[in-house]
Amino acid sequence: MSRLFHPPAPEPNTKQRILAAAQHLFACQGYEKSTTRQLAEAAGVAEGTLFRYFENKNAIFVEVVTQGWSELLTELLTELSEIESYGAVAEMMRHRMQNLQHHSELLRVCLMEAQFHTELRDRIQTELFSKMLGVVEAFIQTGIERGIYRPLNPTKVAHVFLGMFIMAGFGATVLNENEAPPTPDIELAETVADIFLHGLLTPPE
Amino acid sequence: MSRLFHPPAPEPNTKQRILAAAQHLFACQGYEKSTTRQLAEAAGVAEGTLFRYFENKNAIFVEVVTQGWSELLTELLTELSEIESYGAVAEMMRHRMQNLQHHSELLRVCLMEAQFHTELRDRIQTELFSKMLGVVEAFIQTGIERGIYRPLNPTKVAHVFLGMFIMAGFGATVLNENEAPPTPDIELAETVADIFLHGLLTPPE
Amino acid sequence: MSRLFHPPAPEPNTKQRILAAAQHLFACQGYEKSTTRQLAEAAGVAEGTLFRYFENKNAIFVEVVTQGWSELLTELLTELSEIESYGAVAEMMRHRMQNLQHHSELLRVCLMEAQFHTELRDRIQTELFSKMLGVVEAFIQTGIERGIYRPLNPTKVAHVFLGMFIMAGFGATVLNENEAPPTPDIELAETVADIFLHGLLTPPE
Amino acid sequence: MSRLFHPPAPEPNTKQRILAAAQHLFACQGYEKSTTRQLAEAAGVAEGTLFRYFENKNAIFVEVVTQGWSELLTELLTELSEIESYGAVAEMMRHRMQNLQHHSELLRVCLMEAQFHTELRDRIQTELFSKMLGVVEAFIQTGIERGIYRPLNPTKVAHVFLGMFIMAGFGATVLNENEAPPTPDIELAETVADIFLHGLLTPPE
DNA sequence: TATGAATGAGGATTCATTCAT
DNA sequence: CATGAATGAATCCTCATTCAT
Repeated sequence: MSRLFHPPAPEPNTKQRILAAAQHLFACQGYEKSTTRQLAEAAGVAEGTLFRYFENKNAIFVEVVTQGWSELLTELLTELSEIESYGAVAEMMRHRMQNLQHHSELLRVCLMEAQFHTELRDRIQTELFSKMLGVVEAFIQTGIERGIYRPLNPTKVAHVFLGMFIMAGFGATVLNENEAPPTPDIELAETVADIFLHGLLTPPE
Repeated sequence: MSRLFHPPAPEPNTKQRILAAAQHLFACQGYEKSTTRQLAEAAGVAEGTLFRYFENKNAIFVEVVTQGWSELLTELLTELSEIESYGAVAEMMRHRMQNLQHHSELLRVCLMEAQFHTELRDRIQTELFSKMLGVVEAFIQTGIERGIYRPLNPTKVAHVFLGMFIMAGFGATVLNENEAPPTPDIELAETVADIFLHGLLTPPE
Repeated sequence: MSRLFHPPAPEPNTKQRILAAAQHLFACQGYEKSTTRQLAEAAGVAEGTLFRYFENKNAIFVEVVTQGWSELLTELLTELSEIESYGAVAEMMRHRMQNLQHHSELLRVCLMEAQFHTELRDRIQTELFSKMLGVVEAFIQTGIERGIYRPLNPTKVAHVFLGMFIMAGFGATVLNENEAPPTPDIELAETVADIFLHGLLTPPE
Repeated sequence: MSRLFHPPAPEPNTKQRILAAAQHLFACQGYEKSTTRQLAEAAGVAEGTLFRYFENKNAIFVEVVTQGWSELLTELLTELSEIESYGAVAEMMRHRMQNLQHHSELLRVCLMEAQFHTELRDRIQTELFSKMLGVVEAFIQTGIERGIYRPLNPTKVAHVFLGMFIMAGFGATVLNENEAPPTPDIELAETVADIFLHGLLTPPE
């Protein structure tokens, strides 16, 4: 009888449900304004249940951000590693930017809220970001050495490269006139990519 | 003569002191985490005094942001209007970016926190931002018509242009390894300007 | 069986305990002077607990008054409906007034504090009071038609009738020399009833 | 020159202006809800000025109430002393009640708010009320002795007599459906007087 | 294990009162 | 003497966290 209702974990994992709800809530309202009550409700659990899976509210945030960045950068890294031509970066950028929409919530949480959680920011820095920068930097460096890219400081270019995504990611939200679901401005993404690539490539003789 | 001493307000204006303290606090800790107690202490006044000058905590925020954007964009506008050569944009950008440091706190507050204050964001949009975009757009448009800039969508380019400042403004904070007062990465600024300009200019035959 | 022990709520219902404490406190100190801290302490709960049961302090007040009037008038109505002789009103009045003591706190709260809570007063008016007046008025009207009562305006007499209870209820408190729990002045009640009835009855030829 | 503007006391006495404003405010909003700011504004003085005339907010209240009761009872006393026939009480009551409207604010303040100011209530009791009761009691007593009034307990009758005014005074406010300026229900007053007198008088053989 | 009632520290805000001018 | 800016204690209320069931 007690088997008829598999009561404890019928849904695809309580913990992930909480994290998903949290990501959404944090993106929409910010960390501080999201109450554990809302969190619990959104995740479909009781308030007390949150604290069975996470030590406290902050721990939820940390996990959202950690998972988020990891996922984000992994994808970027993968795509970067599969690139063939150094001129084809543009294509990849376009592709990437177009589905930034998919990750826009995550970006919001990671970039905006994470600012104020020092210990988290530092971990992200050392564990994920610097590695990422290293990879992009190496990529650029090679492009420069082969004469495809102009001879700029590859470290800085790598920063600009990543910054570009960030900007395109929620620049829309900040600069745009639109409300809630910031439709990814594809043309904007294209323009960013275009300018970036033109600015980077060695002009053909 | 007896006017020379006004002891209760010897400092350059209580209201401005509050706003300055608020800008700093909001930038460092975020709006929600900054308590009115801290605010008062930082401004060197009693907690109750805050509410003689502002209806509530949010009103302080609104004024910080409004003043901030206004100042920021006015400067930009001024500099833009004084530009002569369309190729000299780079120089202006460099100059602008270098003293973004001065405004970095403001940018943080305006871009990050203002997200969650809808009514404020909207006002900023209509009153400041769209005007600004219009000016830049017109500038780019002319550049394009004169064949100096490549034939891109001027609206989007204007977005990228403003986004650039934003990015350079706190990109440092997000991407950098450094702590609180992010020394403005001048070389980064130069690189951004360089890439942008190269990406924009029509290549010389 | 394990149901017999529900330790966190051994007392007869937290909500009712709060309401009882509130009635007492409001009667003794008035609404404004009663702090939520005192309320919580008097009810034997934490301050925060109040707000699990009531949206805010005012909601507590509203419920005290609503329950109070309802109870008060229901009793009155019941007794009135059970009356047989139109001359026996005096007996009922005496009985009623004697246990006004029991309700004196309620009367205090309802009559004094409710003055300033407009929306509440209005609800009481329409939902309870006017009905009540209607019943009494009809009763008086019949008494007049049968020649038992003198031919006065039954509406006004009904007002006087209800006013009598009110007066006797806390008139003591206002006029008396005694302190807090005003012992119900039975003789006063008798006198009020006596005067009222003599004033109302058609004098025997 | 300083004579052209008789600055300090041009209006008919600052202190009385404050008291008048206070009476009105206390009657409308209650003591606790009336802020010193409102008080000052209503009286047309600066907030600090209040404290030149009264030690604190409570002192203002005490003076309003003391003056009020005094005035109220003095009038009543006067009228009572001018009465000729013991049956003419009704006329006096009618007259009195009709201009209760004039004093309704005062009654509200004295009866409702004064409840919670113990030391004030006690002073009123001993200094004014008990004297008043004594006078009325003596009046009734005489009426009884002369066989004009029925042989009831004169103390209690005196209570009822005063209670009647109170009731008629703000009974309107409580029982009536009307809003702000409680028009004095003359017919109600008449009915009260009528019932009271009929209830009191020895029936004619 | 999951619940949700209870908690109480902490937050924004009000307001009587003071005091330098 | 009148002013009103400054004060800070005290208020109502929120919300992360605990714990008995």
